[in-house]
Amino acid sequence: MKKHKSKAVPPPVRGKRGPRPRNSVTLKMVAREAGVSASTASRIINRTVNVSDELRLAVEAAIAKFNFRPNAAARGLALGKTQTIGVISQAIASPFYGEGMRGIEHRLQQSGYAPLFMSGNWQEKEEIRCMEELITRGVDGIILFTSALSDAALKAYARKVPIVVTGRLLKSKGLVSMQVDDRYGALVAMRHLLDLGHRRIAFVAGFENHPDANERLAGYRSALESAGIPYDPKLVVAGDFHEEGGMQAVYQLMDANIPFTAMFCINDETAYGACLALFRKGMRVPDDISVIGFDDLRSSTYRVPPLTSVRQSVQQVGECAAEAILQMVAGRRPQVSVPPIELVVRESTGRVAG
Amino acid sequence: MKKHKSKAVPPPVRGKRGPRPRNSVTLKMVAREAGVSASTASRIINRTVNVSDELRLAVEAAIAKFNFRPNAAARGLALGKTQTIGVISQAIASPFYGEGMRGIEHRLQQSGYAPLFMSGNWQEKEEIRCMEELITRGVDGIILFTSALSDAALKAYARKVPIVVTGRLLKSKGLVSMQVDDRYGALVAMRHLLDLGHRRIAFVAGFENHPDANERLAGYRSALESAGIPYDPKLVVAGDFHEEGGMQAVYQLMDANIPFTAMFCINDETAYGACLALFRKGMRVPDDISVIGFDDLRSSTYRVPPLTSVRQSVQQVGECAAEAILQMVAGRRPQVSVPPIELVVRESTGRVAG
DNA sequence: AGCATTCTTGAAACCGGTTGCAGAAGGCCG
DNA sequence: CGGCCTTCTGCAACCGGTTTCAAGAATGCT
Repeated sequence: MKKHKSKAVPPPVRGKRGPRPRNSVTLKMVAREAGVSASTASRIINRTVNVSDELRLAVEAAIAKFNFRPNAAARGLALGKTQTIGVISQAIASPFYGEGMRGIEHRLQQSGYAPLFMSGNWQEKEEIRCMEELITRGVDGIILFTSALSDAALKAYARKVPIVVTGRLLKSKGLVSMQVDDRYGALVAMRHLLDLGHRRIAFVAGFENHPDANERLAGYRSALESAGIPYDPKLVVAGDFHEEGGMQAVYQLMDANIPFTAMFCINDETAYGACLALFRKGMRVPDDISVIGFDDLRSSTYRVPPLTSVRQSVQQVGECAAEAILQMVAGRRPQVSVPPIELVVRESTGRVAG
Repeated sequence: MKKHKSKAVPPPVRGKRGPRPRNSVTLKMVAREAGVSASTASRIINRTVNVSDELRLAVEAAIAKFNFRPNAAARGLALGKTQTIGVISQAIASPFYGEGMRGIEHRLQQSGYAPLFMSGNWQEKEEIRCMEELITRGVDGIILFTSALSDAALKAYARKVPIVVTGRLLKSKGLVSMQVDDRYGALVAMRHLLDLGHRRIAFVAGFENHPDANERLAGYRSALESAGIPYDPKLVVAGDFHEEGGMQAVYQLMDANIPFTAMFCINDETAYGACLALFRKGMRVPDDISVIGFDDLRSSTYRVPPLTSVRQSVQQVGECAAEAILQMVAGRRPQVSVPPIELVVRESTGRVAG
């Protein structure tokens, strides 16, 4: 198996290229089958220019015959884009983020872009790893469905790739943010409880200094103020955005003998935990204590009793975020909109016990 | 800077290449900065061969200086692999699939492979679309976390890319399947209810002919048989694997005045729905009716009352699936293992009312 | 009919990496 | 001190598409 040799320009030596297992059908094969060049085939596939019907049909037949699908890596390399949107949420198994991802997936489906989901698990370091990974993979845009990164870090990344971030307000080149009106949502929740006659309303917050939590606390306070009820810091206890935090909050309040007739929980998961702890303490919801959540997760419909909640449609937030990033990668300035906030009254809230 | 010239082949015309916005730093730039060729830089990055410390340090410095990250598309094209595992589940927002994906994500994290999640929504057509998309994108392997595809279709795909599928038993080249022992799980659940003295036990099934559902039904029947209790088909009602189905099942049973003291639900979500419907009918769980689920979703811990369930650790199934696909892409034959089945007794089941 | 213009089409450059091959450099031995 | 072996390193082929450029064909116009 001897190869000849040339002086100035050695001719292409088509040696076997190592153990590279290629089996897929390539554009070139399709083109040969259809009797055209690869360029023409490419143009037909992408409708880049007009081509005679005859050739078009020949190529389409060849594509069908071989069941040809262009290699995404090659296309991505040539085009400099991957038709992929990176999506970083905090936990893939969480019902909250699940609904958001579902919204993103749904909106992206019809667009030819595919989502690439990763989870930051509320750790700044992990989130950075995700960002680097996504950028390496050449995603065309990134949605941060809530983020643990600093504003400055976000702005820096936004210079490399279009970014949409939810859960904060931040304006910068190549970056769009979407914030739901947490304060107003909290106001709506509180108004509902106040209308039912509650005066001693506990608030189960999130981690301290979490922006969402602060806004909702502000709404809590302003609602009390409007109703002429003095703010009692003893009624505000920290949580962790999860069931565990809701449970601890109830234990803490009851063990300290702080009286209350209703609880406003920072999110539905916290409310679930609160309900369970109340159950353990022998309190009935809503007869003894009313409980209201925030987010209106799908599962809240099926709690026993079904949970009253402030609805912000996480799924719709996801859809809006996807819509925005699509606008951005298309080079347009996106119209950001957020879904409306509404109160969903179910059976975990009732008139204060007379 | 004169280049040599050849006759037949016209010299490369380095024309401006249209409006292609490239901004990223390339291997070539790094190599030039470090004073080596691109090949050497590549070899250093991939540790393909030994290189003198001097050059290694120079290249590493250049990489750090430019914050260089190799372009994944180019690498994927050259290597013919993408370091990506496609994962198809049925619904990204479902707690069941969420836990599975979490397991997969967790196992893959430490391996250098990234998961690419897509959802089939229980539609064969959508699942095919996902498969095609994943293959186009050149994923190195695919995990089907349950699948609506036929065995034959699966085998066909397995010839193009390594596949791991959960929820069925199927052996073929390039394909590994993982099935949990549904029948045994059902047996465990039933034994628990029987031990508590229940004799009239309803079974809320899934869709008809769903393999999991059939296996669990078989377990249900065999448990009854061992206990010497005749099988009463009126106690078996169809569900849909969701809350809605659980609710309808309860209504159907009670409207038909079929007496029962316990319910075995095909999965936890169904059990949630059943609990709610029982609540609506004024029945208490577990005082009047005991309810047991299957899967032990995380949220079952926080139901009111906390749900007794058969645990198969969906997350661990995900981890095992990920482990298996990693073995396969590495060219090894995987050792498939599935997590053990165990009964988690909580508060939704109790002694039959005397 | 003759010339300008527009359409089609293919050859080859290019995207940014990896890698076979071979030449250069250094080490060891007789 | 020359020959043979290793070890490093660079050139250029390649992965599979897209796109520029230019040539050839077809059409339009006077």
